[in-house]
Amino acid sequence: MRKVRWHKLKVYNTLSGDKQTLDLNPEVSMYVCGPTTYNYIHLGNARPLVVFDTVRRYLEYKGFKVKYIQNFTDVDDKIIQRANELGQDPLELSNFYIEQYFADADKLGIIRADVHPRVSEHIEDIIVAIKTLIDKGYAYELNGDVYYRVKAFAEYGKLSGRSLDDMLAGARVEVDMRKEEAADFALWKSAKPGEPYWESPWSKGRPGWHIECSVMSTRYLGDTVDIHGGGSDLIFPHHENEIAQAEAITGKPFVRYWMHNGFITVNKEKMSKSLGNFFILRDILDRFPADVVRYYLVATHYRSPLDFDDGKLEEAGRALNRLKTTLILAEEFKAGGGAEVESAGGKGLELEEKINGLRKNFIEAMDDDFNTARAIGYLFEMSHQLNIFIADAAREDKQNQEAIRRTGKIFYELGSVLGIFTAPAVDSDSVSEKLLPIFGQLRNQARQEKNYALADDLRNWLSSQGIAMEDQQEDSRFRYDHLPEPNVLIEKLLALRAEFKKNKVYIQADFIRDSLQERGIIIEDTREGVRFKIVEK
RNA sequence: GGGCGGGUGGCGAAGAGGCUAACGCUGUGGUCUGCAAAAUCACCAUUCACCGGUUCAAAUCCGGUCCCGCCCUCCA
Repeated sequence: MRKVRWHKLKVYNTLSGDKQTLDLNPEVSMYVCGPTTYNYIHLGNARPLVVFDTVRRYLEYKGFKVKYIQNFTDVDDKIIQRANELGQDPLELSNFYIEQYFADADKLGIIRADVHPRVSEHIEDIIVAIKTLIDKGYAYELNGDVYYRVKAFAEYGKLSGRSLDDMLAGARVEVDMRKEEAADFALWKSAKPGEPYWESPWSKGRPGWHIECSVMSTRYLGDTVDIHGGGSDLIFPHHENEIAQAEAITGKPFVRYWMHNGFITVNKEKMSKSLGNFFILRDILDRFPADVVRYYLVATHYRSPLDFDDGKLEEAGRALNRLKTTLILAEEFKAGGGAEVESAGGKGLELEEKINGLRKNFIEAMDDDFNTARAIGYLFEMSHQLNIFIADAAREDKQNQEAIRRTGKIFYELGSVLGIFTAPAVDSDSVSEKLLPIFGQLRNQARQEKNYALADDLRNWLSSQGIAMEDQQEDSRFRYDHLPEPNVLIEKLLALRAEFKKNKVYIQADFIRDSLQERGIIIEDTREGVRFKIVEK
């Protein structure tokens, strides 16, 4: 296989404790620890999803082919406990939350992994791995349980940077005295009555937590994986144990680059299930657009802590809006004119040069340990340059349009690498969306007639519905995250029509009626009042 | 106690020996607008927790002090 060296791409490797130049083949393997599925995921769980999705997108942008694996822990004490409380089957419960997980992850624009392996589907592989560990002297059985013999693995502690002695000395856990060493951890646990189990040479039981990732990672990605990611709280013991297991079995390095993201905090305290200070992602997504949440997560470097509160998301929304406005402005600038010119000229060339320079900066930032925070800074500078050009340049000029087409594309692509331009557009076929131009035309008529009371009323009312109306030369631009139900808009239009009729402004009244009719909304004047129905078109 | 990371303007956040300390939010004033919004222009840290030191040069390196978070237990 061709060996490509990317001298520039650096990553902070937890294992070495410093930034290293990534030395990767054209095909990169990534394994990211996924959730234990006994609940909806919270915002803290969402950070690694977005972080490593962004790493993946960037590697792909650079031309690597990424094989991406993310597991689900669907066999676990917590799941069993929760299932018992609810009187449900543990695997069914887990299955439900896996589906919910995908719904959330999709909203955030997380690209699906090539494989999402589950523990329950790899019990056989796990049993084989445990057998091997016992055979090699790295594990021992104890009344149906199997433990990993930490002392047998000389390099134990190399990831988390601690020595076995320290751990034994400072152990705060209740120690099972049967174990050879306090630090030995379970590979196989025998089932208590009522617990789900699988047959094994040692007992009816289930795997310990750590073995699954060692097994599934090597199963899908080979003995050595390029990048293994997860939250920093997994460094010890989870990832430390993964190394001990996998390397004891294969005799090869398990992972080349370990990446760990920092935590989301609330009032500077780690957001965690045990502290109870967590926010369910779904609840947040009900209140804020998904692209805003993603922007918020990616606007800070992945290893830094990130504090959460609503104000931070509101700020993220305003900031992202600035970027998205440029997208809109560029689209409007190009509108009408086809790109029939080969090159941009004059000022357009200058713009291209600036944008290309900023693109280079963006790439340098991302090459330096995926510094999305700095990269976003360059995105804002691009946005600024584009806005200036759009404000000054003649939009009939084909060369100018070509310049915007090219530079706008770069801007859009880079934003997409971060995943912040990927929010699904509001359904453009929706009835509500089709109704908006009627408001636009009414407002413009009013403005032309200098009927500012009406013009302002229209804008204010829409604003109260969460729709911003921004005037341009001839028409108005609408901006919104959600649209109200069609009925709400229709009622408003009918109220306006009634007002027009009262004032005997029949042209306007009829304009509303006709416009609605064109969109498949029939209105009927009856003695009791106005009725309307929406007919499918 | 051991290990890791951090303290930068009103807020958030980059920068890790040498350009005016990015960028965003907020705020102020101007342009544009019927008024707005959006856009745009200008302004907003002589200073980077504190004290010493190295250096021609330090927010960035070294030593010390004070704070804060995280891991060492299930956790992303």
